[in-house]
Amino acid sequence: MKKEVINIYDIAEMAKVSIATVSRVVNGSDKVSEKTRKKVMAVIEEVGYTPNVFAQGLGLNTMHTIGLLVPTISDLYMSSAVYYLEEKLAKYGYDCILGCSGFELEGKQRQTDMILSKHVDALILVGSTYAGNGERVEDTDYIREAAEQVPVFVVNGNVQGENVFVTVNDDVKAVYDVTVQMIEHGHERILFLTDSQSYSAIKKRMGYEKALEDHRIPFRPELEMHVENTVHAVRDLLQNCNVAFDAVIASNDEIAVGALKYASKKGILVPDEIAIVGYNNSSIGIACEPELTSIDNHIEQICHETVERLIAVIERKEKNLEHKIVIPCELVKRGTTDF
Amino acid sequence: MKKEVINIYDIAEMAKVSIATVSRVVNGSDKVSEKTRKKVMAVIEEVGYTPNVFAQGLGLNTMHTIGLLVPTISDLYMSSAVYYLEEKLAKYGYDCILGCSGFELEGKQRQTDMILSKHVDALILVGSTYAGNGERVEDTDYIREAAEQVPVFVVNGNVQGENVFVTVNDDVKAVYDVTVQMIEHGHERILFLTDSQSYSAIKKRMGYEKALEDHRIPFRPELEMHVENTVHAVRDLLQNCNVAFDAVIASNDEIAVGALKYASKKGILVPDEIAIVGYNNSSIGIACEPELTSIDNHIEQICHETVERLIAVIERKEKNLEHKIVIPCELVKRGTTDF
DNA sequence: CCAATGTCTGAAAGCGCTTACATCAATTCT
DNA sequence: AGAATTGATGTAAGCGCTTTCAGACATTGG
Repeated sequence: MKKEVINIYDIAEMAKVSIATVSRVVNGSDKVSEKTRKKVMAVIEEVGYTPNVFAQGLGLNTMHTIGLLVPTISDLYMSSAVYYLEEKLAKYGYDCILGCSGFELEGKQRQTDMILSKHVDALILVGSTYAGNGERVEDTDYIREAAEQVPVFVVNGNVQGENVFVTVNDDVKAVYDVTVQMIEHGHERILFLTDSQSYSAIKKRMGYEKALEDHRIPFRPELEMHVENTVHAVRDLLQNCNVAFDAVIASNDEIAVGALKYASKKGILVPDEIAIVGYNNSSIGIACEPELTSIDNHIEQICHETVERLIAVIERKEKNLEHKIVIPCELVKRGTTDF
Repeated sequence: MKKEVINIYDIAEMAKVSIATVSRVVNGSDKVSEKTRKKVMAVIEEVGYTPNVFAQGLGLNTMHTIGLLVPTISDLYMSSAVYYLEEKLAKYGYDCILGCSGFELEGKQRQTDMILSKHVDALILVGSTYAGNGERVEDTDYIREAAEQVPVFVVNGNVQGENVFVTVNDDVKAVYDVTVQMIEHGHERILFLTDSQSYSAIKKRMGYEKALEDHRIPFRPELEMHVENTVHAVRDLLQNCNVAFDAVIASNDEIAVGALKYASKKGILVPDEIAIVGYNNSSIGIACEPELTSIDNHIEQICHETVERLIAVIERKEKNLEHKIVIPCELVKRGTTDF
């Protein structure tokens, strides 16, 4: 609770220069002679001066801070995304203001405003924008509005607009490929489980349906199920729903484990009788037995790409970079598949 | 990228009052007549004015923001702590600046400085301060230094100091109790697995050793193992180390699942031949088979307590509140124990 | 040797807000 | 009724920094 804050005037006085010069030194302006720069720096180091961010902000209208908006941070996918984003931003000297918005539009808008009011240099939105192909369509205007103030970077979401840049997985292809593999290994009744109408989920479904179509497997609507995102909910649902299937593709690993639990409870052999593939390759897939085959979405790479582009935009003012980048997924084979 | 920012002067002009009055209205000062308040509010609503946080900050030296410092956010315990803290702080209108410091002292100090330079209203540190009982002792001076500037709230860490407030679990008791239960159910060779010398880990060990002592079970050093914090590492270690045991207490669920994997690979029956208890009651405990008995540390309650105290200190300026609060744990019985 | 050019540095005007202090009108008290 | 009190509002001085502009000085060319 000390008060004796040391400011730019103190430094100026001690270094026998004007505050303008101190400011120039601090900001690395090139119009300072090496001699005075050294002198000022010495004083700064000695007394441990840090410029007041508010005063800086008042002038520059920025604080070297990035807004990070996620629907929740309590699931494995989101928490690792935040982990990697934070880590990579920190390397460039940026702090994160974190906001958990929930999955509803209203919360997202509110949190976006809150974060924008903090004058962040950019906004990163992770996931959860709903797709628009006849199903639930989410209003993304608030994102474009935000983009009028700062560049917006979207991870695995479906938004277009000036000043908004997205990085997404190639979910269609990932699921297409694995579905094809299942079909080629003789699976015909492939259960497809998703927990939401998120952009990713819809892309996954497209891959699934396309693969069936390309292999002339009739599409059965009862095999495309919408489930709650917990292990037990999935297990119980499958137990009560009475559909026959010989393979499962899940939109995340929790759901896949739910299917696995169902199988083991019913005494169904995995992968011999049922093959199961999860998504995200998260740590939960290691806990079960057999261990889960899962599609790795390379979240670290996505975060890396996102941050690199962010830096390119806000520091190097690069114009004309791709508005959308696609990162491939990779099937990590473990014990729940026989291929 | 608009420029036309609207400020307090615009509002004052439109409402035909002085900027002081606008400021008073915005800050809810009581020295404004109801009539002018209404008038000013109307204008503010109409044009959607938000005060510039930097200018506010310059005057008040605060930005309604809390610094949240965690060693990592990529494990289940930390991410749920951050989740709950963020949620509860948001309810009071506070934003979070997130920093992941890593487990090393240097990173913690650096991140602490970075966050403090943002003039947060308070700092919350989660876990990871090392205990000081002959083992590794972590320097916590940087925390006390930080506490000279803002109140510091520590979750499950071991720090004392003026202006620092800690909320911890009763880990000693939790492990003591479960160890006693194991002993009473005939287990004698209880393996105790920890991943670190964290404050919590050391408290857990104390509970374990005390229970043995109270029941005159000889303490065997080979049963107290230090392991890497991944499922496979634990499984492999147990496979190679050749100690006999009939129960396991792990300092988190990942480790416990590792032990479970070991057992199932060896064909050892759980819980009949080996009882296993994890810690944190995290979602991974649901994925395995049988499902994991785990000690729930009531992380949400801890976060709640922490935020309540934080608000009490920074808003109500409450003095003389307890510097340390202890939250009890609870054993959640599932399939890996026979009691 | 003087003008022209270039290099550094300092003075001062904000940036948008809070707040102590001054002011003025409306009450209340004696 | 006049003095004293209270309440509502305005005035203006910062808060600590950036940055424009102009001035001081050194360097160069004719």
